[in-house]
Amino acid sequence: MTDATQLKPDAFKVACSSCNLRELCLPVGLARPDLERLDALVATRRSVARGDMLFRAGDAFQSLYAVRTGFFKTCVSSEDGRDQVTGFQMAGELLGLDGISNDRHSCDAVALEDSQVCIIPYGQLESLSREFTDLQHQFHKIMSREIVRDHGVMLLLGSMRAEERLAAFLMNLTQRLQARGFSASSLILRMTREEIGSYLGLKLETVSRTFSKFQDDGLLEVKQRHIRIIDQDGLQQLINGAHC
Amino acid sequence: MTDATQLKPDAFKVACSSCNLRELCLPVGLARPDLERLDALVATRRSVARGDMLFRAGDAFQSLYAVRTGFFKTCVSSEDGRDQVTGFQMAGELLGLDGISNDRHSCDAVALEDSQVCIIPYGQLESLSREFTDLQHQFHKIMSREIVRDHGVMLLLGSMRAEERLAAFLMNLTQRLQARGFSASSLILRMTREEIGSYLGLKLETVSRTFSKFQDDGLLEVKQRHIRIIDQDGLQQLINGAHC
DNA sequence: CGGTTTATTGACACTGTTCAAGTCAAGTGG
DNA sequence: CCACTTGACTTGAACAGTGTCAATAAACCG
Repeated sequence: MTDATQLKPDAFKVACSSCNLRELCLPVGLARPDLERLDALVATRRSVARGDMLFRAGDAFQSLYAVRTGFFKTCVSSEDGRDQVTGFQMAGELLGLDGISNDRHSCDAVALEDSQVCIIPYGQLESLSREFTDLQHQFHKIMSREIVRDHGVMLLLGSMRAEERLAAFLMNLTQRLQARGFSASSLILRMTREEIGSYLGLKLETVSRTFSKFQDDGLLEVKQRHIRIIDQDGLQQLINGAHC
Repeated sequence: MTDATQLKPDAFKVACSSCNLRELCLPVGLARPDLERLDALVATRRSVARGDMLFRAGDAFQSLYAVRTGFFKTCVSSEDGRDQVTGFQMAGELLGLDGISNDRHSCDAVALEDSQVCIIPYGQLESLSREFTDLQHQFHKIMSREIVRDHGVMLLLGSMRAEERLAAFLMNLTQRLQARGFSASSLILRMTREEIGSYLGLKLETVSRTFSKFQDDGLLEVKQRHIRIIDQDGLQQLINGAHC
């Protein structure tokens, strides 16, 4: 099993302190001196081509990764080959937190388009967060936020119907895209129907049918992976108990 | 909204260093000096009567809690009143990690039997983990483990059928009970069929029926909340793709 | 005890899955 | 440039698994 961390790290350096994602990423809220120390830590980027894996379940854990550009999915699989997409990650979001528990990654991270990540060596992050309270606290918040997010997905998987799931998924995506300066009403899906279905606990046919239904109901315009949201309130109502 | 943390903390002190749960709880793997500093941090216990809440969504976050005796559930709920049990916690397990992200708890923690928890003031835990590498690392592992656990639940909710879910649930419970010195084959459920159902994304009737089916198939003996596992391998096979 | 909660079971409805066929978009190679 | 291939998507019809509703039984608690 190859250690993905070592593969072709890009030579050039990057600085958190001048990164346009710093308000969405690990450095949120850090003051100047902390930020400059972080620059030293997050020294290299790595490119991951569409379809390639950043890491896979079983790989030794050494680093966290911050998505700089592109789009990822993470998936876990059980022994009998079932697998489940556990999340989609976009710019500014962290990958690899699962690896801390066992010193091995427990899921695969796959690039859904050509992407770049910043490599955050975990040991160094621990050291630095012993020095800087704010960094420590921020890191803990990010882990906690991931737990809270996961609980939200459990709620979705455990108690929502297909339409509600897809509506919640779309609202979540657009909200995150909007925070990154993209349109609130128009988006291009980076993942297939099957990947959406896996994330939402549905079959790809059900995802496809539900997209079609949303289109018929005048909520969306769907052209393959191009989605235009026509009735945002309508979608929101779907999530909030407008059952039937 | 009351701050649950302040309610009736028990007067007597406890010491992690002499706690019989220390190999399952936050102190795992800590050396003597660290352990003694932890004693100072985890100064008080609190009793929570069956049915009472340790904290609820929206409460200010100040402390983590380690279950000392008893049994808890955590649940999140959406605006429209749907709710989802996100986990069951037994002795040695930590509660409250969700609160770090926002300085507010995002779920309710309810005692399913009369319980005691150790109060771990979060600010002090952060301070101490800046001093002690091992404590810091252990804490990160616990958070990461929670993330990995949540991913496992997503897999269950997203891709397993009722029987598989219940089998997986029972195997997980017995494994954790066994690690605490209880029988591997006989257990008493602390939660209702409805709570199990909420956790597993099933209705209580389906849980009940599935228990009955397991009994008919000779896998279990079920008498209300008393479960005796007759065919552990059979249950395991159910989880690992013995579909149909 | 007696009322309340919890659990079991049956009949039936419904949501989502399965299987299969067909469409669409984007290559690929002759 | 067109025929062909391939992967992703859509749609229909039959079906299976759960959910819903309701009636009953058993256990629990004050």
